Amino acid sequence: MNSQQKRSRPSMADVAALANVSVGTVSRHLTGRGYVGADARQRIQSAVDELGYRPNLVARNLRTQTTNTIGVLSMGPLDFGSSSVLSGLDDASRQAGYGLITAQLPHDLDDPRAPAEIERAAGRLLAHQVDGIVLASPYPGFEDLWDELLNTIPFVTLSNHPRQEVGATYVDSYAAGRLATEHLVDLGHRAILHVRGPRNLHESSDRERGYRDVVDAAGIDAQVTVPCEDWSSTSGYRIGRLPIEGRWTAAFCANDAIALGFQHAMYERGLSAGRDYSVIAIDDMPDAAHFHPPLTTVALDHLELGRSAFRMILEHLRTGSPAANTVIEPALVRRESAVPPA
Amino acid sequence: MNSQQKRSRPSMADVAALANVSVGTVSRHLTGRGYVGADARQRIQSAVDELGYRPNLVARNLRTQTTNTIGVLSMGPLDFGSSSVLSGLDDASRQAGYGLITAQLPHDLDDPRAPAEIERAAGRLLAHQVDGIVLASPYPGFEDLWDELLNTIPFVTLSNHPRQEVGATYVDSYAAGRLATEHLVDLGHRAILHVRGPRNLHESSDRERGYRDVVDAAGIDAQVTVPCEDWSSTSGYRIGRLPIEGRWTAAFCANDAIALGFQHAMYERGLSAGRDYSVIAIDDMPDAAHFHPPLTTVALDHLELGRSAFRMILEHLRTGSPAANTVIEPALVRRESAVPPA
DNA sequence: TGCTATTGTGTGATCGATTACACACTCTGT
DNA sequence: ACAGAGTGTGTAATCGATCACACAATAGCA
Repeated sequence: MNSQQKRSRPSMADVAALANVSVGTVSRHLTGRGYVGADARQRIQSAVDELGYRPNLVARNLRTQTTNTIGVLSMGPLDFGSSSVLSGLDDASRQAGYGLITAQLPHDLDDPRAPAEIERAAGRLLAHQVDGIVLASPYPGFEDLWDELLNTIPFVTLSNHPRQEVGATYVDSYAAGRLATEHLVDLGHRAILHVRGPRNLHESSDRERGYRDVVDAAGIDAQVTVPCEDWSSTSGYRIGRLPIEGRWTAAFCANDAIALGFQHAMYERGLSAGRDYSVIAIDDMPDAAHFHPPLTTVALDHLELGRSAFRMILEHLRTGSPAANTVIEPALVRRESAVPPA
Repeated sequence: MNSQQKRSRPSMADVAALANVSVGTVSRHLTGRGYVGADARQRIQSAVDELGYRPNLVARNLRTQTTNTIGVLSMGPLDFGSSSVLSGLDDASRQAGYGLITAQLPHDLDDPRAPAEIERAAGRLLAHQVDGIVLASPYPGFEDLWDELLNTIPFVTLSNHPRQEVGATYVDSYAAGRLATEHLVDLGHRAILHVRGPRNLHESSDRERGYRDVVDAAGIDAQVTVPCEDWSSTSGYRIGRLPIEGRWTAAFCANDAIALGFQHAMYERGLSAGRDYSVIAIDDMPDAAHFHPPLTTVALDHLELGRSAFRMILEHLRTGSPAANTVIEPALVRRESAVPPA
């Protein structure tokens, strides 16, 4: 009978008994809905303090049919971008009183089992009755999921190629590609290599498209490497080791990490960025300011991306209809790796 | 009455109605506990498929008094180490059928409101009825939390100064400090600077202790900088900009990022690592292999740390008593930043 | 003096699952 | 033919909250 004996956590019934009121009254006091007398308040509060009572959210969630929780799908292990997005989501959600339940997906882009895996992970989030889902990593093959989810619960993707006019927040990768390339052109470069990001990803192709448009407009021949395997510095290094045909004086790398690896490979060939050639990239991770040389890059505000995603979920929850897409603008950060050609 | 009308998700009652059995039978089929006839199984399964039924974990959790969920507290925004730990946790937990609910704490180490903040976050996890909690970032002042939690639910800290023989998993920072310093001594260095990590953190002081012990044994004077503000490259850069008294031929930096920033500052003074002086650090983040020069460092397996933490929680859950501490050994990774003195 | 509003409290249905229990039926083996 | 084991299924209590509803008591006001 006495739940104290079982050393389980005290329930509202225990508080009610101690304060000599009914559970209904305790609930009204705790939720702030309905009338509760001053003396009852008093007694309930001290009972709560004495027992160290904490409301059981599982029970509350069952009754209220809402969990104040949102689910996040990202690819793991987390790289700089994904973990920043997660931090932004956590920040915004915690302040709004929401919790985050996360699931990381293996990111073998080519693994045929991947779609099933993502489906399973999403299913688990749904089973947990999350109030909304954020797909934090753009993922080829998530499209099927999209339609099913869109009509079920608030859903936001960070893909920059949303299939509808709603439910996405992303940085303008095309603009970022343009920004980077334009900077090199402005510096006077006429032979610009693009070290391309992973294939199948809209982010990569948008960046490339930005590059191509600028380069075409300037009457320069486009030179694009084979796609990197992933966004890592090791991928950039591998590309740098490959024979590169044609001459070039500047390289636009798909992101900072790739640029780092690419520069490493170039050093092995005796070429120093910021002296023998120029490099520009995209991301502006914290370390980029201390690369050798400090990396000129296009900053993407991943934290804001996460916050924005949460805000959209919240708006959907409050208004009942999906929030309009939010596009985040990239910004050029001039440092020392991009200089005029020799 | 008909919950289909409300377009809410189908419940077990809907499945039972469609399959023409009672909810008890549906439950038995789904949980695999108890007898269910072959034809009933058949009908239930097709009802499940037809309705797209998913069990409501909130209801299940309330009834079973277990959520198959663990809470993770880390400091945000996530740096390389923390996000790797999180990935390790996610990996291990997802495979075991557990979910992760995360909360990131602001890491102003000196902010007096910090302990209250961590308390609130932990309280929220408790309210969510998580089955266990992992404190993924060592945090000065979490000690008070410790005692309360230890006796409440399975709790694992990643602190390398556990207060007990149980409930902690961590890398041996002292050994890492020794490993790094020994390598420099072995290379022939006799004047070694230690760029110290953030104060108040056991990890920092353990690394320093490892350094001091090795240096003392070799009859070398210890030279230690003021502590960095945090683990970032910018901190390392700031230290590097400070006037450094005394001569030294090699620097042991508290982690990779700090080393990167420190080298940046040294370049500004015309000094190149791997040529004019040596650098060694701790972490082995993926980019370190592509620093200029590739960084010699002591690898810490953060992913394994996360997995280990989850395993300990699981063991506690299964056996009913806390798992013994797990220590992870660091490993030297030789690259090009540490060379014999000129 | 009544009559309505406001305030305060208890009761019981409910959310969607799990599971103990009761009951029925089918086989065995004696 | 009957006891007992093994199957298969329905009923109802339960987990811990929220909240609609009923009902008192008090206050204000004609």
